[in-house]
Amino acid sequence: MTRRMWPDVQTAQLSCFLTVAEAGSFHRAAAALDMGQSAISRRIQKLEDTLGVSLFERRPSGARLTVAGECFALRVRLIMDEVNFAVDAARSAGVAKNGHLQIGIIASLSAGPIRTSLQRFLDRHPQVEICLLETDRSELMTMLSHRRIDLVCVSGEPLS
Amino acid sequence: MTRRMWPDVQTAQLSCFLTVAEAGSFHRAAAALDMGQSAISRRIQKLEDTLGVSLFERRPSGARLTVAGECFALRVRLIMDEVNFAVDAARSAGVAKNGHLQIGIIASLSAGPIRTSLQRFLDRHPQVEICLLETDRSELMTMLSHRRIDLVCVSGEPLS
DNA sequence: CACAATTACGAGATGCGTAATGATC
DNA sequence: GATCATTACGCATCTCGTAATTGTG
Repeated sequence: MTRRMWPDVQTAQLSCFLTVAEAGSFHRAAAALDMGQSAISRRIQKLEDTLGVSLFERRPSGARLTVAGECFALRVRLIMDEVNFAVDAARSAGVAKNGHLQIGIIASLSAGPIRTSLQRFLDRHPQVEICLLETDRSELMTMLSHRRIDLVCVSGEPLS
Repeated sequence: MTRRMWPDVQTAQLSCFLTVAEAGSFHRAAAALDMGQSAISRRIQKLEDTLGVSLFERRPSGARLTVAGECFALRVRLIMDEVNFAVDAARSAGVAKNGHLQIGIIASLSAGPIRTSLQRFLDRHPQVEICLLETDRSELMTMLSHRRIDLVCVSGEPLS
Protein backbone atom coordinates (compact mmCIF):
# COMPACT_ATOMS: atom_id res chain seq x y z
CA MET A 1 0.00 0.00 0.00
CA THR A 2 1.58 3.23 -1.12
CA ARG A 3 0.92 6.05 1.28
CA ARG A 4 0.48 9.50 -0.13
CA MET A 5 2.62 12.24 1.37
CA TRP A 6 1.09 15.68 1.74
CA PRO A 7 3.10 18.84 1.60
CA ASP A 8 3.41 20.57 4.94
CA VAL A 9 1.29 23.61 4.09
CA GLN A 10 -0.76 24.85 7.01
CA THR A 11 -4.08 26.60 6.66
CA ALA A 12 -2.81 29.36 8.94
CA GLN A 13 -0.11 30.08 6.39
CA LEU A 14 -2.64 30.10 3.58
CA SER A 15 -5.03 32.53 5.26
CA CYS A 16 -2.06 34.69 6.17
CA PHE A 17 -0.93 34.60 2.55
CA LEU A 18 -4.35 35.64 1.26
CA THR A 19 -4.55 38.49 3.74
CA VAL A 20 -1.18 39.84 2.66
CA ALA A 21 -2.18 39.52 -0.98
CA GLU A 22 -5.32 41.56 -0.34
CA ALA A 23 -3.71 44.10 1.95
CA GLY A 24 -0.73 44.66 -0.33
CA SER A 25 1.75 44.89 2.51
CA PHE A 26 2.94 42.83 5.45
CA HIS A 27 2.33 45.33 8.19
CA ARG A 28 -1.18 46.09 6.94
CA ALA A 29 -1.94 42.37 6.94
CA ALA A 30 -0.49 42.19 10.44
CA ALA A 31 -2.90 44.88 11.58
CA ALA A 32 -5.81 43.13 9.91
CA LEU A 33 -4.97 39.83 11.59
CA ASP A 34 -4.02 41.51 14.88
CA MET A 35 -0.48 40.13 14.86
CA GLY A 36 3.05 41.46 14.73
CA GLN A 37 4.55 41.93 11.29
CA SER A 38 7.41 39.64 12.23
CA ALA A 39 4.98 36.77 12.57
CA ILE A 40 3.60 37.51 9.10
CA SER A 41 7.08 37.67 7.64
CA ARG A 42 8.09 34.35 9.16
CA ARG A 43 4.89 32.60 8.09
CA ILE A 44 5.23 33.75 4.50
CA GLN A 45 8.89 32.81 4.48
CA LYS A 46 8.15 29.33 5.71
CA LEU A 47 5.39 28.92 3.15
CA GLU A 48 7.73 30.07 0.39
CA ASP A 49 10.37 27.64 1.62
CA THR A 50 8.06 24.64 1.53
CA LEU A 51 6.83 25.71 -1.90
CA GLY A 52 10.32 26.50 -3.11
CA VAL A 53 8.97 29.62 -4.78
CA SER A 54 8.81 33.33 -3.98
CA LEU A 55 5.23 34.46 -3.55
CA PHE A 56 5.79 38.19 -3.12
CA GLU A 57 8.08 40.87 -4.46
CA ARG A 58 9.27 42.82 -1.45
CA ARG A 59 9.42 46.51 -2.17
CA PRO A 60 9.76 49.51 0.09
CA SER A 61 6.21 50.40 -0.87
CA GLY A 62 4.86 47.01 0.17
CA ALA A 63 4.55 43.45 -1.10
CA ARG A 64 3.17 42.54 -4.53
CA LEU A 65 2.31 39.10 -5.78
CA THR A 66 4.74 37.41 -8.14
CA VAL A 67 3.48 35.37 -11.06
CA ALA A 68 3.60 32.24 -8.93
CA GLY A 69 1.86 34.13 -6.14
CA GLU A 70 -1.03 35.16 -8.38
CA CYS A 71 -1.39 31.63 -9.60
CA PHE A 72 -1.33 30.30 -6.06
CA ALA A 73 -3.73 32.89 -4.65
CA LEU A 74 -6.29 32.08 -7.30
CA ARG A 75 -6.50 28.46 -6.19
CA VAL A 76 -6.04 29.03 -2.47
CA ARG A 77 -9.05 31.33 -2.34
CA LEU A 78 -11.23 28.54 -3.68
CA ILE A 79 -9.67 26.03 -1.33
CA MET A 80 -10.34 28.10 1.76
CA ASP A 81 -13.94 28.56 0.73
CA GLU A 82 -14.27 24.83 0.33
CA VAL A 83 -12.75 24.25 3.75
CA ASN A 84 -15.36 26.51 5.28
CA PHE A 85 -18.03 24.74 3.32
CA ALA A 86 -16.83 21.32 4.46
CA VAL A 87 -16.82 22.49 8.07
CA ASP A 88 -20.35 23.79 7.82
CA ALA A 89 -21.51 20.62 6.12
CA ALA A 90 -20.01 18.45 8.83
CA ARG A 91 -21.59 20.57 11.55
CA SER A 92 -25.00 20.40 9.94
CA ALA A 93 -24.74 16.68 9.32
CA GLY A 94 -23.53 16.04 12.83
CA VAL A 95 -26.11 17.94 14.81
CA ALA A 96 -29.33 17.29 12.98
CA LYS A 97 -30.53 16.90 9.38
CA ASN A 98 -30.28 13.22 8.54
CA GLY A 99 -28.33 12.50 11.72
CA HIS A 100 -28.76 11.13 15.16
CA LEU A 101 -29.05 13.26 18.25
CA GLN A 102 -28.40 11.72 21.63
CA ILE A 103 -29.86 13.85 24.37
CA GLY A 104 -29.32 13.19 28.04
CA ILE A 105 -31.73 14.62 30.60
CA ILE A 106 -31.66 14.36 34.35
CA ALA A 107 -34.52 12.37 35.79
CA SER A 108 -35.92 15.21 37.88
CA LEU A 109 -36.54 17.31 34.77
CA SER A 110 -38.01 14.63 32.58
CA ALA A 111 -41.56 15.48 33.59
CA GLY A 112 -41.28 19.24 33.03
CA PRO A 113 -41.79 21.47 29.99
CA ILE A 114 -38.49 20.54 28.34
CA ARG A 115 -39.71 17.07 27.59
CA THR A 116 -42.94 18.32 26.06
CA SER A 117 -41.00 20.83 23.93
CA LEU A 118 -38.76 18.07 22.64
CA GLN A 119 -41.81 16.01 21.81
CA ARG A 120 -43.24 18.88 19.78
CA PHE A 121 -39.93 19.24 17.92
CA LEU A 122 -39.95 15.55 17.08
CA ASP A 123 -43.48 15.81 15.72
CA ARG A 124 -42.51 18.61 13.38
CA HIS A 125 -39.17 17.16 12.22
CA PRO A 126 -39.71 13.46 11.63
CA GLN A 127 -36.41 13.10 9.73
CA VAL A 128 -34.46 13.85 12.90
CA GLU A 129 -33.85 10.84 15.04
CA ILE A 130 -33.56 11.67 18.71
CA CYS A 131 -32.62 9.36 21.55
CA LEU A 132 -33.61 10.48 25.02
CA LEU A 133 -31.72 9.17 28.02
CA GLU A 134 -32.71 9.75 31.63
CA THR A 135 -30.18 9.28 34.40
CA ASP A 136 -28.39 11.22 37.13
CA ARG A 137 -26.25 14.28 36.58
CA SER A 138 -22.78 12.89 37.18
CA GLU A 139 -23.25 10.01 34.78
CA LEU A 140 -24.60 12.39 32.16
CA MET A 141 -21.46 14.48 32.42
CA THR A 142 -19.13 11.54 32.01
CA MET A 143 -21.09 10.32 28.99
CA LEU A 144 -20.97 13.79 27.51
CA SER A 145 -17.24 14.07 27.95
CA HIS A 146 -16.83 10.63 26.40
CA ARG A 147 -18.92 11.67 23.41
CA ARG A 148 -21.53 9.04 24.05
CA ILE A 149 -24.23 11.71 24.02
CA ASP A 150 -24.41 15.01 22.18
CA LEU A 151 -26.38 17.23 24.54
CA VAL A 152 -27.43 17.31 28.18
CA CYS A 153 -30.29 19.10 29.89
CA VAL A 154 -29.39 19.82 33.50
CA SER A 155 -30.13 22.46 36.10
CA GLY A 156 -27.83 24.18 38.57
CA GLU A 157 -24.31 25.53 38.24
CA PRO A 158 -21.60 24.37 35.85
CA LEU A 159 -19.16 22.04 37.54
CA SER A 160 -15.85 23.00 35.95
CA MET B 1 -14.38 46.27 5.86
CA THR B 2 -15.55 43.00 7.36
CA ARG B 3 -12.76 40.57 7.71
CA ARG B 4 -13.57 36.94 7.21
CA MET B 5 -12.54 34.57 10.00
CA TRP B 6 -11.19 31.17 9.01
CA PRO B 7 -11.89 28.18 11.17
CA ASP B 8 -8.74 26.93 12.84
CA VAL B 9 -8.54 23.61 10.99
CA GLN B 10 -4.98 22.56 10.20
CA THR B 11 -4.02 20.47 7.22
CA ALA B 12 -2.11 18.14 9.51
CA GLN B 13 -5.38 17.38 11.27
CA LEU B 14 -7.12 16.80 7.97
CA SER B 15 -4.53 14.39 6.61
CA CYS B 16 -4.55 12.63 9.95
CA PHE B 17 -8.32 12.40 9.77
CA LEU B 18 -8.27 10.90 6.29
CA THR B 19 -5.66 8.36 7.30
CA VAL B 20 -7.74 7.19 10.26
CA ALA B 21 -10.81 7.00 8.04
CA GLU B 22 -8.96 4.77 5.58
CA ALA B 23 -7.20 2.69 8.18
CA GLY B 24 -10.30 2.13 10.26
CA SER B 25 -8.51 2.46 13.57
CA PHE B 26 -6.36 4.94 15.42
CA HIS B 27 -3.40 2.70 16.10
CA ARG B 28 -3.29 1.50 12.50
CA ALA B 29 -3.28 5.11 11.33
CA ALA B 30 -0.55 5.82 13.85
CA ALA B 31 1.56 3.07 12.34
CA ALA B 32 0.90 4.35 8.84
CA LEU B 33 1.92 7.88 9.78
CA ASP B 34 4.77 6.68 12.00
CA MET B 35 3.43 8.37 15.12
CA GLY B 36 2.15 7.34 18.52
CA GLN B 37 -1.56 6.64 18.79
CA SER B 38 -1.86 9.24 21.49
CA ALA B 39 -0.89 11.91 18.98
CA ILE B 40 -3.58 10.66 16.61
CA SER B 41 -6.15 10.69 19.37
CA ARG B 42 -5.33 14.24 20.38
CA ARG B 43 -5.33 15.53 16.82
CA ILE B 44 -8.72 14.02 16.07
CA GLN B 45 -10.09 15.29 19.36
CA LYS B 46 -8.95 18.80 18.62
CA LEU B 47 -10.42 18.66 15.16
CA GLU B 48 -13.71 17.42 16.56
CA ASP B 49 -13.67 20.19 19.13
CA THR B 50 -13.18 22.94 16.58
CA LEU B 51 -15.88 21.37 14.41
CA GLY B 52 -18.16 20.77 17.36
CA VAL B 53 -19.01 17.38 15.91
CA SER B 54 -17.93 13.79 16.52
CA LEU B 55 -16.20 12.38 13.46
CA PHE B 56 -15.68 8.79 14.59
CA GLU B 57 -17.53 6.19 16.61
CA ARG B 58 -14.96 4.75 18.98
CA ARG B 59 -15.36 1.01 19.35
CA PRO B 60 -13.09 -1.63 20.81
CA SER B 61 -12.76 -2.96 17.29
CA GLY B 62 -11.60 0.37 15.92
CA ALA B 63 -12.95 3.72 14.77
CA ARG B 64 -15.76 4.09 12.23
CA LEU B 65 -16.88 7.29 10.57
CA THR B 66 -20.05 8.90 11.82
CA VAL B 67 -22.53 10.45 9.41
CA ALA B 68 -20.81 13.81 9.84
CA GLY B 69 -17.46 12.10 9.40
CA GLU B 70 -18.47 10.55 6.08
CA CYS B 71 -19.75 13.89 4.88
CA PHE B 72 -16.57 15.61 5.97
CA ALA B 73 -14.22 13.01 4.52
CA LEU B 74 -15.89 13.28 1.14
CA ARG B 75 -15.06 16.96 0.88
CA VAL B 76 -11.70 16.87 2.62
CA ARG B 77 -10.34 14.35 0.12
CA LEU B 78 -11.07 16.76 -2.70
CA ILE B 79 -9.63 19.67 -0.76
CA MET B 80 -6.32 17.93 -0.11
CA ASP B 81 -6.03 17.05 -3.76
CA GLU B 82 -6.60 20.66 -4.66
CA VAL B 83 -3.98 21.79 -2.18
CA ASN B 84 -1.45 19.53 -3.85
CA PHE B 85 -2.52 20.83 -7.21
CA ALA B 86 -2.17 24.44 -6.10
CA VAL B 87 1.31 23.75 -4.75
CA ASP B 88 2.40 22.13 -7.99
CA ALA B 89 0.93 24.97 -10.01
CA ALA B 90 2.76 27.58 -7.96
CA ARG B 91 6.04 25.69 -8.31
CA SER B 92 5.68 25.39 -12.04
CA ALA B 93 4.69 29.02 -12.45
CA GLY B 94 7.49 30.16 -10.20
CA VAL B 95 10.41 28.38 -11.76
CA ALA B 96 9.77 28.63 -15.45
CA LYS B 97 6.84 28.42 -17.85
CA ASN B 98 5.61 31.96 -18.32
CA GLY B 99 7.80 33.26 -15.52
CA HIS B 100 11.07 35.04 -14.95
CA LEU B 101 14.22 33.29 -13.92
CA GLN B 102 17.00 35.30 -12.31
CA ILE B 103 20.26 33.41 -12.47
CA GLY B 104 23.43 34.51 -10.77
CA ILE B 105 26.78 33.23 -11.95
CA ILE B 106 30.23 33.92 -10.63
CA ALA B 107 32.41 35.85 -13.01
CA SER B 108 35.11 33.17 -13.24
CA LEU B 109 32.59 30.71 -14.69
CA SER B 110 30.90 33.02 -17.12
CA ALA B 111 33.21 32.09 -19.97
CA GLY B 112 32.90 28.32 -19.51
CA PRO B 113 30.45 25.72 -20.82
CA ILE B 114 27.65 26.67 -18.44
CA ARG B 115 27.10 29.94 -20.19
CA THR B 116 26.92 28.31 -23.61
CA SER B 117 24.49 25.69 -22.30
CA LEU B 118 22.24 28.41 -20.94
CA GLN B 119 22.37 30.15 -24.28
CA ARG B 120 21.28 26.98 -26.05
CA PHE B 121 18.39 26.61 -23.58
CA LEU B 122 17.30 30.16 -24.25
CA ASP B 123 17.33 29.55 -27.99
CA ARG B 124 15.04 26.55 -27.63
CA HIS B 125 12.64 28.04 -25.09
CA PRO B 126 11.95 31.59 -26.13
CA GLN B 127 8.94 31.89 -23.76
CA VAL B 128 11.23 31.68 -20.76
CA GLU B 129 12.74 34.97 -19.75
CA ILE B 130 16.12 34.62 -18.13
CA CYS B 131 18.24 37.29 -16.52
CA LEU B 132 21.92 36.53 -16.12
CA LEU B 133 23.92 38.30 -13.48
CA GLU B 134 27.69 38.08 -13.08
CA THR B 135 29.33 39.07 -9.83
CA ASP B 136 31.38 37.55 -7.01
CA ARG B 137 30.38 34.67 -4.86
CA SER B 138 29.59 36.37 -1.57
CA GLU B 139 27.28 38.90 -3.15
CA LEU B 140 25.53 36.15 -5.05
CA MET B 141 24.83 34.37 -1.79
CA THR B 142 23.37 37.40 -0.09
CA MET B 143 21.17 38.12 -3.09
CA LEU B 144 20.03 34.51 -3.10
CA SER B 145 19.14 34.58 0.58
CA HIS B 146 17.29 37.83 0.03
CA ARG B 147 15.32 36.27 -2.82
CA ARG B 148 16.61 38.75 -5.32
CA ILE B 149 17.74 35.91 -7.56
CA ASP B 150 16.39 32.40 -8.00
CA LEU B 151 19.46 30.35 -8.78
CA VAL B 152 23.23 30.60 -8.48
CA CYS B 153 25.99 28.83 -10.37
CA VAL B 154 29.07 28.59 -8.18
CA SER B 155 31.97 26.22 -7.67
CA GLY B 156 33.59 24.97 -4.50
CA GLU B 157 32.15 23.84 -1.17
CA PRO B 158 28.86 24.92 0.39
CA LEU B 159 29.39 27.60 3.00
CA SER B 160 26.74 26.77 5.63
C1' DC C 1 15.14 60.26 7.63
C1' DA C 2 10.69 57.66 6.81
C1' DC C 3 8.84 53.36 5.81
C1' DA C 4 8.75 48.48 4.88
C1' DA C 5 10.59 43.96 5.84
C1' DT C 6 13.84 40.86 8.30
C1' DT C 7 16.43 39.06 12.21
C1' DA C 8 17.58 38.28 17.34
C1' DC C 9 16.08 36.74 21.54
C1' DG C 10 13.38 35.45 25.58
C1' DA C 11 8.78 33.56 27.00
C1' DG C 12 4.68 31.10 26.45
C1' DA C 13 2.09 27.63 23.94
C1' DT C 14 1.81 23.56 21.31
C1' DG C 15 2.65 18.71 20.34
C1' DC C 16 5.06 14.56 20.68
C1' DG C 17 6.36 9.90 22.99
C1' DT C 18 6.22 6.78 26.88
C1' DA C 19 3.57 4.87 30.14
C1' DA C 20 -0.46 4.36 32.97
C1' DT C 21 -5.61 4.27 32.95
C1' DG C 22 -10.33 3.40 31.18
C1' DA C 23 -13.74 0.94 28.40
C1' DT C 24 -15.52 -2.90 25.86
C1' DC C 25 -15.72 -7.51 24.15
C1' DG D 1 -7.60 -10.77 29.77
C1' DA D 2 -7.01 -8.74 25.09
C1' DT D 3 -7.50 -4.81 22.38
C1' DC D 4 -8.62 -0.28 21.43
C1' DA D 5 -8.69 4.58 22.77
C1' DT D 6 -7.72 8.27 26.23
C1' DT D 7 -5.12 10.75 29.86
C1' DA D 8 -0.77 12.13 32.63
C1' DC D 9 3.63 13.79 32.53
C1' DG D 10 8.14 15.39 30.94
C1' DC D 11 10.56 17.25 27.21
C1' DA D 12 11.47 19.15 22.72
C1' DT D 13 9.86 22.26 19.29
C1' DC D 14 7.38 25.97 17.47
C1' DT D 15 5.66 30.60 17.30
C1' DC D 16 4.74 34.77 19.07
C1' DG D 17 5.85 39.73 20.52
C1' DT D 18 9.27 43.32 21.40
C1' DA D 19 12.99 45.43 19.79
C1' DA D 20 17.08 46.07 17.01
C1' DT D 21 18.77 45.78 12.07
C1' DT D 22 18.84 46.12 7.11
C1' DG D 23 17.39 47.91 2.78
C1' DT D 24 15.28 51.48 -0.15
C1' DG D 25 13.59 56.00 -1.67
